[in-house]
Amino acid sequence: MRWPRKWGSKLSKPSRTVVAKPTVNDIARVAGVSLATVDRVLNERPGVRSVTIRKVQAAIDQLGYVRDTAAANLARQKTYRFVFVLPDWKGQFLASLEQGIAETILNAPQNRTEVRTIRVPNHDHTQLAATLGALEPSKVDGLAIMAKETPLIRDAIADLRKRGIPVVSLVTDQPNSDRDHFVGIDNIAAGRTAGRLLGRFTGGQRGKVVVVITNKQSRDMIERRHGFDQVVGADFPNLDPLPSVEGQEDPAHTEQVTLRALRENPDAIGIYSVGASVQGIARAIAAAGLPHRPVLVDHELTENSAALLRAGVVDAVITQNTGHLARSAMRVLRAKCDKTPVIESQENIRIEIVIRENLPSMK
Amino acid sequence: MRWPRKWGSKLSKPSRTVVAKPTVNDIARVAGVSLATVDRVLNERPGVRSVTIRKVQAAIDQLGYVRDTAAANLARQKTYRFVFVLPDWKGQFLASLEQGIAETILNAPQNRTEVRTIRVPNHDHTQLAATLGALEPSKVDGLAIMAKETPLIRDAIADLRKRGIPVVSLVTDQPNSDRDHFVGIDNIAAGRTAGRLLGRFTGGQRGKVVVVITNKQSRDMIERRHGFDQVVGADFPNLDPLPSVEGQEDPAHTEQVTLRALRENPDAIGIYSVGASVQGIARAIAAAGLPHRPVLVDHELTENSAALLRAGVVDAVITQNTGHLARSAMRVLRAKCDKTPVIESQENIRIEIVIRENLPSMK
DNA sequence: CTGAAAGCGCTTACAG
DNA sequence: CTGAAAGCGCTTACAG
Repeated sequence: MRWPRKWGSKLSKPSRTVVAKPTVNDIARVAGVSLATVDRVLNERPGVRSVTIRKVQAAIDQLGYVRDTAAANLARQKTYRFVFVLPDWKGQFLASLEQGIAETILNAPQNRTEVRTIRVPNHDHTQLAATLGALEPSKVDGLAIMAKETPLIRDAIADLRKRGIPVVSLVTDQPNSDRDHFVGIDNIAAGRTAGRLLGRFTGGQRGKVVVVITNKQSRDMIERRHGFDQVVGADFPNLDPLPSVEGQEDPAHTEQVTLRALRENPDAIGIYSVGASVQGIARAIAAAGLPHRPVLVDHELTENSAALLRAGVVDAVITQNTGHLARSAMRVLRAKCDKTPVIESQENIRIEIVIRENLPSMK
Repeated sequence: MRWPRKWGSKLSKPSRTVVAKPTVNDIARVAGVSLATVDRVLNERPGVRSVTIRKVQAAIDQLGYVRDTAAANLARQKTYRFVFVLPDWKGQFLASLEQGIAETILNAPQNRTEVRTIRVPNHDHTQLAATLGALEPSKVDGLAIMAKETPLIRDAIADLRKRGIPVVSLVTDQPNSDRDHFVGIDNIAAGRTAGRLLGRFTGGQRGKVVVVITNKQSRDMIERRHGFDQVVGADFPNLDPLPSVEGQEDPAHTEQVTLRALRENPDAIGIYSVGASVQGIARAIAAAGLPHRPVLVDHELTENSAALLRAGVVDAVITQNTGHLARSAMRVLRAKCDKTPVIESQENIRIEIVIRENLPSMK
């Protein structure tokens, strides 16, 4: 039985000297320099003559060297110190995200990553900007931020990047900032998915659809509603989606506005919860005493939405895996720190559809 | 800003001496032995007096030591050599799985894992058993196998395990063998998911459902069909699922049997493809000239099924991520080699639902 | 601008 | 049954 060479056909060019697995020592030997110099070139450290750099580069290319990150980190005794800034909402989605972050650390200590999670009131741009401003490059190696898009935050992110701290936006994007990466789903596509499911599940009936949203400013919310309207407008003329009512991250308030909407539209056949408290909506449905159970499509799988799926109150949940979000954010930040390429296909967060039958057994 | 101690409240007991991050050197010092002895105890190597073992164990517990696997692997110069045995079908699912395996290796060379994939005719139990029998413990560190469940294979797996090679079953389980782990989805739940979607998508109409299966012996197929019948039987009395017709892993044959089924049941309102060639089914639908387009639910997202989703021929695809399957199999095998615990929550392969709107942008 | 040596946390022969 | 020393692939002060 023959084992594949690590550096097989895909990587080797005809002229390449193939060593089983070239190391820094091989480079040093071939280039005729010391280990320290190889290291300087490898890590783009200053103070090397360009002739020397070229010699080392040539050796690297010739040997097809690939750095052993694990060994590098071991030697460097480097621990990546990341800060995650999240809204201070009390919902289960954020709790799950925070847990995902904690578990990532616990499960993979060999990644030498430490994380500090900061919850900041999302409406308070000033405090948020101040929090970001206080991050020191000497103490922080990367930032993941989930926040509304505002000029203040945009500038704070630009400032951080200028100070050399990589930044990824999380869950909701900051496309106009120069964040390094967005870790999250395509929210327009998520809204389209919700639209299609609600359209199919209502089975061609004619009727109104109540739309409950957290707030009308958050980019992810806007994008989802937009995608939803695209699909319903194009393919389900029988459905009449109403203007969004705002639940404001508060179950009681969500219940209240949903109940009012249902009372005003007792013939509603569907409810689209764009990101609101599904508990509040469920209570409103119970209180409204509708003639028929409306089809309910929600976002973000939590204990609450899972229980309501099982109970048959919620029909489908569009969700993103919080563990994946956490791990992806850390992988991307580590890659940025190491100036290593991000493997896009691996960082593509999926839009998941959950119904009662494919509920994960454990969270 | 204070950074969390790696060994914080969750892990430390009151009596524990907390070192920032204890290493083998700390253990050696506390236990009053040499590094070599610590290593022996850590790796359960023979030739240590039980008193010594106890001393070392005490130090380990006291310090709350967690082994640095990366450093261990570096020192060990260990590469894990795994064999993946797959059926020799030509379908895209297996191609994608094979690609997922290859990409896992390319993307994470620091895992020091090498994989050899062997395609074996699935119907030929003897050849399969011979292939497994030829695996030498000195050259193979783990096996992942996707194959029909037969006594011959069961025995071959037991034999491998006896020779010290960890085995995981992949995609379709071998529950009666003593494989270490099953990497794949719950196929009964996958079938239930298909049943629910087909039921909802047909919107309460009365009619027959054509069921096309690869073969009636494969465990994953049997389980899916079973789950499907459970849900349809319980919640969709309007639907009448027909006995399965077998496509035999062959598009042309699948087309033929599906076409026959559709001709015999021109009033069929749905088709459930349990694992058959969706291309063949699509061609049969086109050829049948049905009065209404049937709802079509399929398994395994491939280029073909994605194209048919986009074209509106397929309504939903139930799938499992081949990259996850590959990575999970390798993580589990590595854990078994290292006698390290498997993190169950991370290895739980999700049953994914894909419709046109949440199709991944790239495969 | 460059190099020799020590060390990261762990394992492996080799002695004893 | 136990230990001293070298080494895995890389980085880091410290000299020069």
